[in-house]
Formats: sequence, structure tokens, C-alpha cells
Amino acid sequence: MIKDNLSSLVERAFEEAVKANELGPIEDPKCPVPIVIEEPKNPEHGDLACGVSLKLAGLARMSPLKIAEALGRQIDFLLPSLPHDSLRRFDIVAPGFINFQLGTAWLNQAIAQVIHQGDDYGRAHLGDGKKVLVEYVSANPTGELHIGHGRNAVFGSCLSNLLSYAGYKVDQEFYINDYGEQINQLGRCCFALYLKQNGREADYPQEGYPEEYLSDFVQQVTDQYKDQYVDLPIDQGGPLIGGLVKDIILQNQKDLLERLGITFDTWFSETTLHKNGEVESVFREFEKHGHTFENEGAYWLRATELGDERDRVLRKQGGATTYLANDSAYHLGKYRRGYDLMINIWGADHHGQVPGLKGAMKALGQDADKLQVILTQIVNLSRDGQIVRMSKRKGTVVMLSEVVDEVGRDAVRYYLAESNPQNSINFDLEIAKKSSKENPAFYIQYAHARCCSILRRALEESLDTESQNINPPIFSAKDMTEMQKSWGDLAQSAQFDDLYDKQDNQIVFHQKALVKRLEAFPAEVIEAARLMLPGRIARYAYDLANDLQKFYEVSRVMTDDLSVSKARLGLIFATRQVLANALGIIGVSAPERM
RNA sequence: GUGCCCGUAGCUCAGCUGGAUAGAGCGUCGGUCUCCGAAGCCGAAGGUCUCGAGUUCGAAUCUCGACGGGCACACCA
Repeated sequence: MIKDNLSSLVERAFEEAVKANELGPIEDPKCPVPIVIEEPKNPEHGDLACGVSLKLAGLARMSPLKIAEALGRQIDFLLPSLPHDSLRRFDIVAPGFINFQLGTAWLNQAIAQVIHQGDDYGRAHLGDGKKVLVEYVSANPTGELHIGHGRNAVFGSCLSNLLSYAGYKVDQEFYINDYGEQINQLGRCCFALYLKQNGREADYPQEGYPEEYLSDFVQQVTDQYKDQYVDLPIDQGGPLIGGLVKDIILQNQKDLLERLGITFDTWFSETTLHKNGEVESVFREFEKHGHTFENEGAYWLRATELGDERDRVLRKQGGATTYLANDSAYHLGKYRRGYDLMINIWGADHHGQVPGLKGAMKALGQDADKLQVILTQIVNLSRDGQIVRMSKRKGTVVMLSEVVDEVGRDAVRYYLAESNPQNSINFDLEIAKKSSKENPAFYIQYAHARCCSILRRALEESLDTESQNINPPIFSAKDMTEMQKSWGDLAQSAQFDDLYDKQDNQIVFHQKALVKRLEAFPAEVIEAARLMLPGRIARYAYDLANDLQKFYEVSRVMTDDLSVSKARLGLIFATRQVLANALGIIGVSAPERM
């Protein structure tokens, strides 16, 4: 990577400058501050720049400019050790920046690298094969998914893709809360509706789920089984009808998530924890490790000793286990499955539970740092500018399925993937629909399709508008195959010199910008994975598409000069590849035509 | 009341471990297709980075405080 090359160049210059006693009181040849190479906003400041002298000023008790000059002298000596024409020149400017002007060697190498590695370009070893479990969505099987679930789902999916791309071994899991009071409640509600739908009298539970959420699901049961269960007592009918409805809802959620391109490796049922006795055995584990006590007939976790703000009940007075106890059993199981890292993606309204769960893991003797909870902030839905509160009670929720229907999978994914989880999102349905054609997702896809189109056109005959003659195709399919082979040949990367030799500064500028962007992709993947912010990849893809469009505006790919055409086709080929790789991470399709 | 998150253009959001003149999209106004896809490109307008202190060569970025918004504070799940 070019930045790494430059940063190690500056590092060596620093060493030499220290040896030459040019940096005042600094005697350690190891640079005390990280050497960061950055892209200047102003193009007049070169292709890349280093501001390390400014950070060293205090330590060296010298002016930043003097330091930069000292480093510059050493870089001059080191220059011959670099590959031919990798660095064209560098300048020392006030207040102490070192600005680099790139030659062609590294840039050419970057294009060849993209094509050489293809679908794997940008893959990283950051994860080093570590096993990660990403648990997300985990919605209750008591109703449809809403837009908040959608955000959680898209974020989790993108993060999983990203981590996997960065070298982690990722499993994706959906935890089904199919046990306990809420599922009993679901049963009572569904049975009441079932009776009603069969013309019987029934009292709908007052604190139950809104009827309109459930009636369609229950209707499916009614349609299939007619009135054959109407005479069952509530304690049998509830669980039976509730169970049937739960399966329908779950399947419904699965189908919807699949429509969003989300698939889970495991659907983990809470019921299995209870049936296998894992909840009971987690109490024995708590007992072994201490940090628990009894009070007024309840069994407590002394969470205050473990970083929580108050103690938590694990087993209630009546003997029932709490949500935290069940969750502890679930998460202990995750540890035992051997994951190096466990990521939970929760809605921010659950943030209060984080210290409790982490405390429980500590109490069980586990490394709580392996468990990381990412909180996604709320999605504010509006329609025509009117805020729609997502209250389940009032039943005003706009369902995720409606949004996907209206806006489309790719746009929904991009929209929800783009922003960082700690920021709330304002999602106006009317605007989302209206702007769906100018949606960033379309813009990126358009750039991809345009690359494909150019590559296709290279193989087609063309019409000369002046003479009305039909020109034969410039390249044959066989030519294309051979070109692709040579583009990916690292030893032949000098063929891309033709991108920069011509006199038109504007074209050179935009091509260079495009190549620099392609070259930055692997570093971007690593950074995004490190920060666990897949939104960065979405924005990167947008920037790359933008760079392509700007290049395309000022320059033709197919020209009279065959070697230039070849080089530019190679650049387009590489751009298409990186667009596809980036889109793949955020789970947006990369169409060849639109 | 306590804890967590947020506050950047009219709206939606970027801004990398502090760096050069704070950036995009949408919306508004104007320009641009005899030429590989105009779902594009170019330009204009729009900012006290909520406010106030502090840290330092230098703050949208770090610290503290205020204000504003959201969320959470169960032997519920």
C-alpha cells in the first residue's frame, strides 16, 4: 500500500535524522509519534502528505519547518532505494508538511493488484481467522418486523460481511425468544382471536398485543384448521394456537429477511436452553463462582461488584428465572461454543442491560471483553413529514415489509447501511420513495453498470456519425481475454503508464484520483472492520462511483491511440471490480445493465 | 433525579489515532447531450461546527460545564 510505503520512508528518514543528530534532543531512533500519511484536501498540496513534523515540534524543541527540512534531507538520500518513478518529487512547505507527488510505479502496481486479486481484492487478515459470532435482529416471534428491526438487520448483515472480508470466521445468529411469559401472552391473544374468527365469544386480553398485528396470522390458522380447536380449554388452546401462529410469524420474518439478502447460520431457540437444562445448570455455575446472594426469597447477582449500578435478580421469589438468567445461560453457551469474539447488536433502548449481562459473564469467570454489544439508535419514521411514533401499543408502526415493497431492497439496504449505528436515522417514507431514483445505491450501481457497458462496447462495432460507416469492433473477445491476463500481471504494470503520459492535465488528474481511490480500498476495509463501521464501505463505494463519473466526463476510454485505450479499459475493469467488491460487503447488487 | 447516546448547510448525513481554505447528497437557482449510458457532469447560493471555558504551535475532533433532543432506570421480556 502506498501510504505504508511512504510512512516507512519517513520512518527511515527519521531514524537517519536522529543518527545524524539533526533532531535536537531526540535520541531514540524510533519515532515517538505515529507517522500518518494523509490525503490533502487541496490538490495543490500534492497526492499525499505527512504532517509528522508538526507533532514532533514539541519534543524536538525545534520549529516544525526545521524538522521537515531535516527529514527532507534524509528522504533525498533514500530516494534511490525506491522503485523507479514511484515517487516523483516531494516538497517541504510551511508550517512543516511534507507533500508527496507520486510517480507512476505504485499507481500502476495498484491497478494490476486489483485485477490480479479480483473478487479477493481488499480481503484482509485483520481477523486472523478468529471465530466471531454476530447475533442480531433476535426479534420476538410475536409480530411483524418494523423498520427498527430492519436497521438492526442490515447493520448486522453488513458488519458480518465486512468482518468476514477482513479475515474473521463469522457466524450469524438469530436468537428466538420463544419461551416464557410473552409467548404465553401470544397464545392467549391468538386463541381469543381464533375463537372470534370462528364466531365464538371471547375476551381479548387487555394487556395483549394489538389485535390488528395478529389477526392476519391467526386467520391463516383459522383457514387451515377451521373450528376444530374451538372447544379446547384456554390452557390447551392457547399454547396450541399460539405455537402455530409463532411458527407462521417466524417464517414470515425469515422470508422478509431473506428478501433483504440476510441469511442466518443459526436460528437459536430459547426453548432449547430450558429443555436441555442449560438454564438450571447456569445457576450451578453462578454458585461455583460466588458473586450471588439470597434476599427475600429471591436469588441475586451481586452485579454492583461487577460494574453494574445495581444488583440483579436471577431467580424470582416464585422460583421463575429472570430474563438475565436465561440470557446468561445463552451467552455462557456462546463462550463454550468457542468464539473469540461475540457481537450483539441491540436496539439502544436496551442499553441498560449491557452492564448486567457483562457482569453476569464476569461472575461466570468469562472474559467480558469478548462480548461486545453494539447499540443501534432509533429509526424515526415519518410519512409526509409527519413523525410516526413506533409504538407497538398504538399500532402505528410502519412495517419493514411495506418499506421494502415501496423502496426496494437495494435502496433500503444502502440507506440503513450508510449511517453509523450511534446516530438516529430519520426515514421519511415519501422522500425515500420519491428519491429512490436518485438514491445513492442507484448512483453506485449506475457507475458499475456503466463500467460494464464500456467493456461491452469495446467488443462491439460502432457507427461513425460523420461518414455513416460501420467500424468493426476494436477488440475481439480473444483480445479481451488476453488483455485481462496482462492487466493482472504485476510484472507488466508499466502498461498503465499510458494513463499519465498524455498532456491533458485534467484527464491525468481524474485518472490519478480514481487509481488512488482503488488503491485505498484495502486500507478502508481494515479501518472499517477495526471500527466496526460498515457504513464506511457504503460511503467509500459512493466516492469511488463519483471518481469514476468525473473521469468519464472528461475523457473517452476508447480513443485512436490503442495503447491508451487498453490502459483505460484496464482502469475501468479494475474500477468495476472494486465497485462490485464494495457493494458485495454492503449487500447491494451490482447489475451489469440497468 | 441518575446513567448512556446525540447536537456540523433549510433537510439527511460524512469528517480517519487533533493539522493546511469544514465536505457530500436531497432541495433551490443557473449551465451542459453531433461523442463509450445525461439515473451523469459543471457552477451558484447556503456554516458563529448548539453555547461557554480549558488543554496547545493548532480543536468540529480531546477535557469540563451549560443548554437542547432521544433512550433507559422491574423479582417485564
